[in-house]
Amino acid sequence: MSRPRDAAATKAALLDAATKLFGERGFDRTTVRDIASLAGVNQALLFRYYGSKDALFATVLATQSRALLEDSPVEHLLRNVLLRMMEEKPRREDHPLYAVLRSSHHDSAAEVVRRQLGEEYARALSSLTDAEDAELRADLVLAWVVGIGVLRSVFGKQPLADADAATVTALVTRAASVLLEHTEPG
Amino acid sequence: MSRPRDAAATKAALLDAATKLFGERGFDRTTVRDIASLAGVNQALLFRYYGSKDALFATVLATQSRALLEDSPVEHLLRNVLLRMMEEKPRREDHPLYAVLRSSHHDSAAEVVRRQLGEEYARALSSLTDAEDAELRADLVLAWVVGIGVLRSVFGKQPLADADAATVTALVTRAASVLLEHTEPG
DNA sequence: GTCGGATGTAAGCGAGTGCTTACATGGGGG
DNA sequence: CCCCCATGTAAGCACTCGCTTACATCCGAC
Repeated sequence: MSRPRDAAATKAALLDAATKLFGERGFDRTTVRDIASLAGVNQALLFRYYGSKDALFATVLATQSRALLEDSPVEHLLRNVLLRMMEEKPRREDHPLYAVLRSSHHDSAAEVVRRQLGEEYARALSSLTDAEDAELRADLVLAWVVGIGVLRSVFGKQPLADADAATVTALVTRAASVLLEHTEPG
Repeated sequence: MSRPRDAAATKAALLDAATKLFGERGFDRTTVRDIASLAGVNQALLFRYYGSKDALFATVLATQSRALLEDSPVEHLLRNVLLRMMEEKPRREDHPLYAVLRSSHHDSAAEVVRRQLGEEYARALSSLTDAEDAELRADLVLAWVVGIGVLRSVFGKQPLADADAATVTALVTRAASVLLEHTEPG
């Protein structure tokens, strides 16, 4: 029943491989030959099905940013994101966030998707406080999450890299609660 | 008195150009031809004076990491680093931190220098608390600084990118003080 | 069956990379 | 003065990159 000639499966295999490799290495250090090789298909098919390396990258980011937020209630967003990040082994570099971080080319659709991703997180976080500068506070909390991810994945910084997930989450949520506090409702 | 043939000046021009370009674009997206061109010298001289692109990059990082910490008293380190970071215009992408961040190749001397940089910051910060997990707390504060820099430079995230420096510094230092507190001495 | 389009493959093009090499040149020491 | 070596230059090598092209092969429609 296996169909060796299956365009949909080929497209999906390419997307999976690209997701993994872009996440691990970033855009520049991932080659189309690597992607095709990991997917087990000829690299010309990448161009048949996605047009260009840029377009494939944009597809990866769009797919991930769409799926990233939809499974966490807002109140526990910070806690859940931190736990997920800390529970993965350090320097496991295929977290969606890292794909975005590692790819610092400023043109193309990637920039847009990157910003949208930030906007989504920040909007969710900013709903947690009624302070006047709620959005700025949300940005700061988002920055903390990003920074923790960077220190763990790019730097492999100890002791953070191998720290206990619950400990880190507790420390961060406690400090962040200073920013994300609700005053008494009117 | 101008000496057109001046090896020291040529070396310095190459180092300056490399510092600027690595900081703006990261390692991979900076070519030796770009560096030599900006320095106004023949690109073969880069290899005569530094041996390789990798070695030049390591020299840039070593020079910067040595100069980065030496002008801030420990108590105001967090505040000063934040202020400096926020007072620069957003997306000014030649901050030393960004050079390090943008260059995610894992071998070579760069990795070592990167870690040393983190260690220095974290050691300074960890002296600010006598909690048992002082180093972990320092890592988290360092992560926050890094994350803020990333959101401002890589993402250009609003409102953080154009936020008031004093406001951000106040918010962050207040929240971070939860982590960097001194209990009463013995 | 067979024909045609969908799917897969092999080869390579042109541009750009880090780095090397063979050569010009100029200025200070003998 | 003149020679020698530090300094600078031009050309190109070997390689990888994204992408294209010309061609094989399979499968469903008729």
